Order: sequence, then structure tokens, then C-alpha cells
Amino acid sequence: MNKPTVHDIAKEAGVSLATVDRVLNARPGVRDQTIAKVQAAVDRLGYVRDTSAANLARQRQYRFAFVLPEGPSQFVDTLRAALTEASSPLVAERLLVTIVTIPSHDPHAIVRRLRALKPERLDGVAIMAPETPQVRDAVDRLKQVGLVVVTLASDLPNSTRDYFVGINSVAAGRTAGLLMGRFTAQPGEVLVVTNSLRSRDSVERRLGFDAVMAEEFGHLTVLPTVEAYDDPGRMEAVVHDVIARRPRLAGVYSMGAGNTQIVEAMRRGGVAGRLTVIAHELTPTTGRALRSGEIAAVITQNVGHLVRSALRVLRTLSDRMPIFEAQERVRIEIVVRENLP
Amino acid sequence: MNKPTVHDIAKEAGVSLATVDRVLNARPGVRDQTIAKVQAAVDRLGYVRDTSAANLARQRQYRFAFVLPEGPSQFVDTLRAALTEASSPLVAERLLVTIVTIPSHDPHAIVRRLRALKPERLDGVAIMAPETPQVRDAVDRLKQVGLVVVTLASDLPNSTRDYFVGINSVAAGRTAGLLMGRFTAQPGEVLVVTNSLRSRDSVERRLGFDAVMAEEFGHLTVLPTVEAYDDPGRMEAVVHDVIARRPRLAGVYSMGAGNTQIVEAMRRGGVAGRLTVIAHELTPTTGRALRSGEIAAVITQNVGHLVRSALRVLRTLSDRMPIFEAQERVRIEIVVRENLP
DNA sequence: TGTGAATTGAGGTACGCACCTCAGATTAAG
DNA sequence: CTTAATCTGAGGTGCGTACCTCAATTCACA
Repeated sequence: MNKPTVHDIAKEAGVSLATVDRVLNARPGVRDQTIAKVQAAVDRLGYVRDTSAANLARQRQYRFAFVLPEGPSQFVDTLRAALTEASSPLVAERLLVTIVTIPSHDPHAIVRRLRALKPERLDGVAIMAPETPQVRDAVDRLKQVGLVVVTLASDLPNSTRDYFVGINSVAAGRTAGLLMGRFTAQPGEVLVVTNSLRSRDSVERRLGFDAVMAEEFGHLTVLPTVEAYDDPGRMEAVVHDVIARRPRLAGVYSMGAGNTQIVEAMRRGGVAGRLTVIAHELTPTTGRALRSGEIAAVITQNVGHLVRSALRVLRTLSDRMPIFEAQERVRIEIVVRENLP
Repeated sequence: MNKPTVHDIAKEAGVSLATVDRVLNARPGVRDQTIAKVQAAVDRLGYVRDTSAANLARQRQYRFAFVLPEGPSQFVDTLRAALTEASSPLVAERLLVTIVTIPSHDPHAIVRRLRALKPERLDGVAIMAPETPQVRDAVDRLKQVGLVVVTLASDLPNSTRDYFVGINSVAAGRTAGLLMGRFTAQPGEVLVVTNSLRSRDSVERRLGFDAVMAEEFGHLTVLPTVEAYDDPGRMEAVVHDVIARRPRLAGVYSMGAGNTQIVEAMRRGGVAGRLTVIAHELTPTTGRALRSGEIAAVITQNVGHLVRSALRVLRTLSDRMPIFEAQERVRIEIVVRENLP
């Protein structure tokens, strides 16, 4: 038995092709009774629309913009690479992706860039941007002009974005906590560093981390979070300082960027490999440090996954189809030396 | 600028549509010189074949069979579920998947099933089967009759299969070893259990595990592998026995199935939660045990990944296209309580 | 019962590509 | 220069769906 086509449906339902078409594409001008007849025929024959033919006929183009922060970040770099890598074979499937770069720390500039997106030349937008009221409003505006909007890696929970593709930061922090606790047998202190606690991700990671440490690992004392404010020099200085002053230091939890500096500070302090270091995001730096034993574990999200999931979600939402949640759930990956990709 | 079509290529190259078609589809009867002209036009215009239209015109159907072992195995069950889940939305993309069940322990029956696959009604086969000479020969025969063959989860390295979709067992064992060593601070003994050391996977996992333990974790003594020979009762009895006899037991590495029995034996022995248990494959049982703290970590491969990767590879190879390795590399995932999906 | 509105049918074109035929042009060999 | 072999062009059809037009039918309501 061959795959049924619209013709088969028409025959089966005893209606014309035009009516089948009207029903399938939810066009007006069909009685409920007739709709039901067609639906019944569809169910009976197990008809599934041939997306290839449909896209071809409809001249469908999926035009998406990815809005990513600029500036030196290995994570964004790998994300960008994964994006170009994932989207280039998809031109064959009528997918057009443009990348828009935004300055990370200038909300007004971000808003300007978002306003410059032309809704008539675009179907959807994936955004990775810090959470500020201005950005949130700009996102809401994108929704209002009819675009599909997904947030990527870092969510804007109070906006009207359609979907968030990324991992749960609290759970990521909890995972880091568990590894820190189990990897560090001797009692001691744990340093927590990040660029800024103003970012929601950092706050949530810290929350999860602290919760697990308090619940289960009483032998470790978690020190207050140290912030480096995007200054690599400061990052290295601060970490080096703590290492020098705290002989009982047993672990370091790095919640964000700056891992190169942290490793460097540990080397200078002569404690490289002796502290349990848990970091986020698998990058060239963290990969090397895993290999050398200077970082014990990395909590990461697969950027390839992230990007492909975002593309799938954008496409699905553009088609007003339901999302297959299970497939889009991005895993919190744990990488140690032995399971490096 | 719109996407170039074959018409644009014909115009650009100064040849007819028929010639462009001959070149693009590698049909004979075109001079090298003309081929070069067309290729140049393709490159200049950045032409990419519209796969939707191509598949439509060509009436392409991808007909794949998945050969999976029968019998009670949570891993295979989840794999099967993932397969039906992943393939049902793909009928819209002309993908037809049939599942063939084989008895795990009867090589001759497996061979019969493989011989029953009709190459004229099939484009490719994904196989998960134990490694025996008979099976290997049957796989080679499938290749000879023109099918694309990929091995799934468990490889047949000496066969002529086109591709293996799964994880490196040695690396998986090494990962287990690393976690065992780092999670278990006190000196002691480690029990290693599997159903059978006749399976290549088990041997390789043990290899990797032992290597890491020897290299880095001298405080732990790894006991000889205990085999349960697919007998749940025996599995529970053996593990319970070891627990009773070995007071210095600090960890258990479960390389295969039977995790339900292992957990049960630990409960009966009163050591549940006190031993470091590392197991393979995330299943309902191991998930529950992670939550309850009776298993410390699970090494797993994402079955959804596995299945989607196999489908992609089968399709790509059927089209005689190159495989995008990076995307198909299945990660060795580490799951602890806090990053359970 | 008639009227206007709502519903349905018949038929067409188009999307981009694959694949076919057959005639005409070009080339190489004799 | 002829002949045969090789190459190329022109044109066609069909894949399954979307979307359009226009006429025909049915329906609701007065």
C-alpha cells in the first residue's frame, strides 16, 4: 500500500480536491460536517502531508536571525561556529540564517539592533542577550510584529518569547555542587567566581550550588562569590589572592567565563591540579585544562544541540506546529577527562 | 537575490537544462570540458540542489530496517521507543522504518532473519546484534546485495558495515573508572559485574576501567569480573554473596544489564547508598536508583541521539553523500542525580 | 418560493527537479 | 570526405501539494 495523497483523501471522503485542500490548510468556507468527513478520511488512511512537496509548492522560506553577543567569549565563538556549521547544509531545505551581533553591555544598542530587524524579511529570531527591561521590551515588540522568538542559552523569562532553548541554571548549579562535593573528600573551603552576579544565570547557578552543598556536603565551606566584572586581569588577581590567603582552599567553582585566568592563577599559586575545579562550558581552554587535570569537570550544554534545537523550534513554531518537547530538552552534560568528545 | 535553480545554472554555463541535469546527476554522455563549465557555474552561483524538490521528483523513499534484539532489556525497550518516536514524524519526509526483532542468543536465527531482508524493498539496515562469525557474514552479505549497513550501539568491527553509531566502549569504561576513583575516597575493593565477558562491549569497558584504576586510583582494588550469564536470580545471588563476604567492598561497577538485581542485593545486604555504584545506560531502574542515591552515576548514551544519528547516517549514505562526522559522534554522557533529564 | 449567502466542484498553474525521447550538432576514425 | 559514434539541445511529463478562479450547488431565512 502506497502513501496516501490528497487525491486519495478526496476520493475516500467523497469530496473534491479543493475541499480537501481547504480543510488541510484550515481555509474558510467549509461546513463543520464536511471538515469532519475529511478528517475521518485522513485518519482512516493515515494521511501525512508530504512536507517536501508542500514546501515546494508553497515556496516556503524559513528566514531566521540569530542575535548573539559580540566580544571575546569562547562560548559564543563555539556557538557561532556550530551555527554556521549546522545551518549551511540546511539551505537545501530552504532555511536562511543570518547572524546579528550585539554589544553585550549596551542595552540601548541591543534595542537598536533588534528594532532594525525587518519583520517582512524574517520569520523568526533566536536571541542570546542579557536580561534588562529594555531588551525584554524589544523582544516583546518582535513578538508583536509577528515574529517567532526563542531565547537561546540565557532566558528572558518575563518576556513574551515563545520558547527557551537551553538548560536550567539551577539544576546546572546543583550538578556542579554534587560533583564538587563528591570529588573533594577532605574538608575545606570552596571559592565561587563569576564575572557578574547581575546575570540571572550566575545567580541561579549559585543558588543550586549552595543548596546541594548545604544539603549534603557539610565538610565544605562555600565562600562568598567573587566577581571579576569582565576584567581578565582582575579575575586572575582575585583568584591568585584567594589562593595565597586561604590555605584550606579545596575547590573552585567557576560559574562563567575567565577560566583561562583561573587556571593561570592556580599555576602561579602552585596549586594547579590540587584543587577541585568545576567550570562551565566546554571550550578550547576548559578542554585543555580537563586533559591536564587542572579542571576536574565541566558542566556544559552541547552547542550543536543548542543550535539545532533552536532551528527546529523556530521552524516548527513558524509552521504553527506543536513542539516535541522531549527532543528539545537540552541536557546538562558533564565532561571529565575521559569522556571528552 | 534568490536561490539559483537549475535554470540559472544552464543560463550561466551556456548549456541546456538537460546537460545540467546530466552533470548534476552524474549521468554519462557529457564531455569533461562541458562538465567543468557546469561545475564552474554551480560554484559561481552557489547553487545547492533543493532536496525537497529532488526527492519529490525522484519519488525517493528511504526504506530502512532496524534489527534489534528481543527479550527483556530496558535499554532495548527505550531504544525501541525512541525509534518509533523519532521515525513517526519522518514519514512526512519519505522515511519508512520497520523494526525487526531477533533472538539475542541464537546466531543462526539471527542469520535467518537477516537473510529474510529483501534488498529490493529496502535501502538500509541498522543492526544491534552480538558479535559472532555468522552474524558478521550475514552483515557482509547485506552489504553485497547493495544495502547500506550501520551497526547500532554495539559494533561489528571486522564486518564490512558502512558505519558504527555508538560510543567507544573503552572510553566509556575509562569514564566509569574515573568516576569510581574520584567518588570513592576510602581505600577498598571494587566489584565489577556483567552478564557476560563474551560480549565485546563488556571486555572493552573492563579494559578501560582497569586502565584508569591502575593509573590513578591505587587505593582501590578491582576484583575479578563476575558474570551472571543473563540470569537475574544468579545476578542477585552473586552480588549479595560478595557484599556479605567482603567487608572492604567500596564500590560496584555494573557494566551491563541487571541493575535492578544489583540494587536489590545491596538493599538486602544493608549497604544501599553506602557503596559507590557506577552503572551503564539510563533506564527507569537506574533513574530511580540515581534519585534514591543507590547509584552514584550512570554512563549512558542518549538513545534519541543514537536513533536519530543512525537515521541520518542511513539516509546520507543512501544518497551517497559524505557524513558530517562531528554531528554523528555520540557523546558518552554522565548522569548523576542532579542532571537527570 | 425566491434570494442571497455559504459551500463545494472542476480545473488549472506553479514550485524545482528527475528523467525521458528524439533530433540535431559535433567529433573522431576510416 | 564519409560514416559512425559521441555529445548536446529542446521539449516534454510527473512527483504531491498550494493556491487560484469561476461556476454550480446547497442552504438559511424571509
